[in-house]
Amino acid sequence: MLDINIIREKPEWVKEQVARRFDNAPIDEIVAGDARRREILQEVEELRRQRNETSKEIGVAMGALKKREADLKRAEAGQDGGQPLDVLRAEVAAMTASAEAAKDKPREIGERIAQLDEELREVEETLHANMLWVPNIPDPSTPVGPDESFNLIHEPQGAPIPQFDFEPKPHWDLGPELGILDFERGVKLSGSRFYILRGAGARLQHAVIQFMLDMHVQKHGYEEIYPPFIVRSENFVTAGQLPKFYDNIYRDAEEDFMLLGTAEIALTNMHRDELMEEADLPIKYVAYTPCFRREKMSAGKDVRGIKRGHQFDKVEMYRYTTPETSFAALEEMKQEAIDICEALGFPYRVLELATGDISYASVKTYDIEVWAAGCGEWLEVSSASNCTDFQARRANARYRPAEGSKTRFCHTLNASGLALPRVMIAIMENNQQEDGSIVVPEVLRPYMGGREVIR
RNA sequence: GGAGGGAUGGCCGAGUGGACGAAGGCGAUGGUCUUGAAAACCAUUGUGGGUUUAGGCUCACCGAGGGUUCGAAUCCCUCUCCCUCCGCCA
Repeated sequence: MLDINIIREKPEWVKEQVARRFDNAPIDEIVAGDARRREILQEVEELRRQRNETSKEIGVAMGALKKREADLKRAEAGQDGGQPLDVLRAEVAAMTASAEAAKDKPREIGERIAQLDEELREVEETLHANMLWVPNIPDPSTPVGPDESFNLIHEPQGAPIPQFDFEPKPHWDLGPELGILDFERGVKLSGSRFYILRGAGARLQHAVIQFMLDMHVQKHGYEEIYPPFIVRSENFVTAGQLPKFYDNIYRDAEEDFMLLGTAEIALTNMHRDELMEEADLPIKYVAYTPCFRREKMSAGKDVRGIKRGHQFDKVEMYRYTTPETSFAALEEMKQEAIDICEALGFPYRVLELATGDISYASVKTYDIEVWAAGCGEWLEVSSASNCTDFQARRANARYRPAEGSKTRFCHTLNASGLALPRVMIAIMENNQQEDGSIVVPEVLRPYMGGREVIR
């Protein structure tokens, strides 16, 4: 969500920014809706003020009336108030009549308020719906271009591209041959694009998860979070997945539950509607979760192997920062993802995503790709984004600055650290030997009972 | 799943449909006092929207959303969450 004030004050500039993303968010409608909203608001609030005023007067009159009625009652019971009964009766009758008459005006005002409220509700609903479709403003450093072909690709780093004196196999051959990957039975359970890791394969993935969590917790200073994997749809709106990606989410048919597509959704909502102190920031979370994505994947693309499925595991880093520190945090998080690649001995490269390729909530995104020797591809293992205050505004996650009292929205960032299937592919394919066995990266051996080779 | 009880400011906790943005307490901040501190005393102490050159004015918010009413923290309905009891269950 953008700040409505920016759109109100600089609509043309916002339109340019949206155009840089090759998006077509309805800025003109928003400007018109916002103006109409304030128009109605002023009118309706003036009416409310009038009604409050007269209601208070009625309140005072009713109070006096009640007293008089009490006097009358006492007098009728013979407890004598010193006034003749008929005078009292007439007075009470007159006061009742005038109080009743006084109700006409506020009642009339109330009807007009109800009308205006209805219109206001409609205007705000439309305005809000339109606002949800406006993407974040890209950072000036983000390369401009409509799609991934405009991404800025940096030189490969890390380990050299492995060379073999035999023909390296893709993981979809290596895995089944070693008995650590079972495609047939995965399909038997859940259909195409599902697989079963077994034996050393399951152990290996577990080892990678534990290794990554340990590094992020112990070296990078994150707090580990284990969130629910199914959450209410409002969490998806906050994180920016909804309304845009409704079709890609696995949903519960009976209740308002959705399966996480990424831990980012849960982590974005942890501090929803919270007011934090500046001293609390930065908050750094790391979470391991499975991720579920109902992707309408084209037949024939990425079908082989475990590169892309409807369920995969991921370790995700997440930060809440001040606005001043979010870009430095983005660089750190990119480096933290790289640290994992380095430790696992991967050749990797960094990409700066183009405006047309970064996610909706992001102003700047780095992708990290590792080389997989068997299928001969660079595979995306991490995506690190600065979402500035976009998600925080939707989440209403604010903090109180140490200096000055005006509350501000936090900035939020996310970075995979890393996505498991592609890491598994790289380990299997890059570390394979001629006999089809796989050398376990050294840093993982302590997590696998010292095992050095899977054969 | 069934039956009850609850949700009020940073926290605790009052609140017969009319003066309630909300008593009281705690906490926090500023001040008086003090060599300093504590105590005591005094004062201040929510968020968001609209409007305004400014000071200000105004509207909304008592779990959420509807309703009744001239007027709702208070009455009615729906929902969410928490607690107690019963049932079911890895």
